[in-house]
Amino acid sequence: MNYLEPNYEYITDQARLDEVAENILARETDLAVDIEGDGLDPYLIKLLLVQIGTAEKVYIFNAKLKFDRLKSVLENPKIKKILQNAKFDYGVLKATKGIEMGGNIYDTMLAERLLTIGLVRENSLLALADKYLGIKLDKNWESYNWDQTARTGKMTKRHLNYAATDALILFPIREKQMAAIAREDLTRVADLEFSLVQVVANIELKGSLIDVRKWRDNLDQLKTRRDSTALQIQEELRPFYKIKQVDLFGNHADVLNLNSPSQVIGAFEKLGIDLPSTGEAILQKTNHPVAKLLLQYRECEKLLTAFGENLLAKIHPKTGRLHPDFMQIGADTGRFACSNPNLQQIPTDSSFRSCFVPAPGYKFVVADYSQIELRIMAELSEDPEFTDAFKKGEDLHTKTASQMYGVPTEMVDKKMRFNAKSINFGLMYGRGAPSLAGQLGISVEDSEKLLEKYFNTYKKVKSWLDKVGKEAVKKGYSKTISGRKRWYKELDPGDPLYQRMISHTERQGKNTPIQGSSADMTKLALVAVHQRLNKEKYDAFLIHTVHDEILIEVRADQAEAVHTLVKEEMIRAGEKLLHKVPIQVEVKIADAWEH
DNA sequence: GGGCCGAGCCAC
DNA sequence: AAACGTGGCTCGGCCC
Repeated sequence: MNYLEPNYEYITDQARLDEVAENILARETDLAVDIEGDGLDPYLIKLLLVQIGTAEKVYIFNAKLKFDRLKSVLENPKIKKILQNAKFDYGVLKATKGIEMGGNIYDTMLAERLLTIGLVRENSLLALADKYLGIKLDKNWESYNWDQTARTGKMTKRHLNYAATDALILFPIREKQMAAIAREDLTRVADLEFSLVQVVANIELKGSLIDVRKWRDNLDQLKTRRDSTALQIQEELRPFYKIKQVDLFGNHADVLNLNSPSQVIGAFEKLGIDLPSTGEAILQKTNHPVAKLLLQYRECEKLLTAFGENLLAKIHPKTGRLHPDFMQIGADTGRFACSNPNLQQIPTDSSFRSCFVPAPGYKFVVADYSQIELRIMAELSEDPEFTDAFKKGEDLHTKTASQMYGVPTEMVDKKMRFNAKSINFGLMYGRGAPSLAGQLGISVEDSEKLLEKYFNTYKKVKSWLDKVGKEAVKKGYSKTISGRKRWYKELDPGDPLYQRMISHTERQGKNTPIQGSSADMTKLALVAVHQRLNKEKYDAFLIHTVHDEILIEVRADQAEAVHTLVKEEMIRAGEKLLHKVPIQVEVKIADAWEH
């Protein structure tokens, strides 16, 4: 097959479209699907072409035609659709043509990500064509001038060729990927990711509503606080700066840029203080009013820049909502990542989160897994003490403290519990004694003693962590409960940083099965919840997920029913992965994003 | 004036 | 600053 000179038919005639659609529908064979448009935004794009390829021939449909017949082809769950980055095509087809590509999607991009996580991030069609077929695609998108094509409707042979090739090469790429997926035992997790595509696409399409006035009120308060703090700092420092800058209007210009670490170091030098860095930890220990003020300034400034007008600017002109980009396999552990804007890093402070609201007449159902990563660590390590605590529904941190300090649970005070909690969480990151000592404000020796006592109680936690850490280095990969893999690059023993890099891989090896299995679980739940909401025809939409949390916007009168449904499905998903430790899910009906 | 990188900091 | 896993955003500062 010559993929660069593909066999295609360009269809601009309605009768021919209907005829071809009927034929494909009758054959029920696998199809490659791709689209061309003049942009990337499903709500703004002008759809130009839809390519549907059988293994031998590509049909290119002009998007001006009526797609009713194609809709039944693309929505038929018996027909497998092969796409590169299916989320995009799904979103555009739904927004422009009302077509919801049913289940049975194969995504070459996600497949490639599963096969190479940790090694490379080359998932573009250009890279895949080169890797699997040795073909150099012409991906100079701009040179095709699709904008102009959209305006004039003039489709050149070069355009059609490009469009056909993109669809046709998906077949052989999938074939080679499938062999690797079977070889690496990734079938289960691949099926999960493929069934998740339409869920993620719908989350993005629906978007999140934000109360703009409330958001701005919050910003105004922060601005006031920031400005007065900045003024205080500048006044404190003024005596130490010889040159006072005054502008034409008589305003005193700032003597230093508070956002510049190097300038801040310089300012503290004038105060007779040498800072090793201007990070939070150092400033907290620095005994000078300017240090405290600077921390306060930083807090305001961070919130104002990262979560200020910039975020509001991303509200969509057509929908009036935020439509962030959810990267389905964003993190190497399998977790989602999110951007433009990243709604996974909105401050937990209710002054921010409460600005995310359901539309009038709707409610939120907010659900999250309780202590899921610790439960996973208990399950995987099979530690009897740890597992037992969850089975009995005990407060794990209090229990840990009681055992570490050798006192009955009633005698555990806040500090003891905090220390135990720090260890419980820290271990999942491969945390060591020096780091723990830093956080708890104790000596490294005392910190070592605490860890020793901890591991004396939870012996299997320690042996499991050590085991998976070492295995990551030895085998070159980690695995989650559902079989997801994360590979590690081979390290060079001659590298002066070799030991450090080994330690890093060990820590990743400890964390990845935990974090990755948690991602598996939330993804299973997302698929199950989405399918039930659809099947049972609720007026309800998944709109967000933050690692162990799920948000649904639901018509108010259905909130109770969806509350029950979500809890059921999240627990069911959890029980598919954990068998020795119970799952606990917190679900709430609310008028804003809160727990 | 754009690209890149590190510092710093928000989330889980 | 580094002692702890996974990300993204903004800034200063440097380069071309």
